[in-house]
Amino acid sequence: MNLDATFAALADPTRRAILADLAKGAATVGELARPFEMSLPAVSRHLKVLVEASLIVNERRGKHRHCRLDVAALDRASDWIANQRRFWTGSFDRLDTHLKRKRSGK
Amino acid sequence: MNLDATFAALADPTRRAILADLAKGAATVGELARPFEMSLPAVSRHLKVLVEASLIVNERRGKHRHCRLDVAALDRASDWIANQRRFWTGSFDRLDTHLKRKRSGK
DNA sequence: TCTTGACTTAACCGATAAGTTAATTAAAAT
DNA sequence: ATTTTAATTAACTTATCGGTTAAGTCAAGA
Repeated sequence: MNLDATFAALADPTRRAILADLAKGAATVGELARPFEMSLPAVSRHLKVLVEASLIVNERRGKHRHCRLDVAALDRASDWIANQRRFWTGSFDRLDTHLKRKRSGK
Repeated sequence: MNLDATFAALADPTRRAILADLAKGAATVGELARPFEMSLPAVSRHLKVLVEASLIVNERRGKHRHCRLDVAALDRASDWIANQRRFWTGSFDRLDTHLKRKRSGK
């Protein structure tokens, strides 16, 4: 829902790895947890963070729980960056004129 | 340098606002701090986080310190997202076939 | 040289994060 | 009905985060 949660979720390498695995086709919590050298509860909580950031959805299918990616949140993060990116280059010029103005004492 | 620090830096709304202000032309620490309802040391530390994430550089110019944006780190973050994005849509199909295979008992 | 201005660093505090093991839930299989 | 499997929730520990105020640095100006 909000960028804070999305970027915070992406800040953890385990969670980014989980997203990458999920994109490659892993599906259940157990499958996602296997590659990692940490307890299942730990992975489960990482998944919860990803769910709360709306980066994935997690639904029960019988005994297992299947996760799938949700692009919307990632797109919002991407949009913020792209939008910033548009202005960043221009800001150098502005910094430059800002400094010139200061130096000329105006 | 690394994505962890970059995404973590972007996860805080104050820091994203600082970056936006910086893109609009603000330059010194004092100028950047003014809009915020928090102490100067607090802003100073946010700036330090941004510096350590290589999102900005902060250099002394006489009595003041001038900040400027550095696009490289933002680009790396953007690249990671773009790269993920490419695979995410395809993963739905894989989830689908994964489920089909499970259902058919193979 | 002494002071002022612009920050940064230090010391501290409460809240949040990320991991652990143990207990619990819930569906499947026996 | 009981057990097994799959995963979450609880309880706890340790570390990091984000803010505060107070003290320190360091260049510029009087």
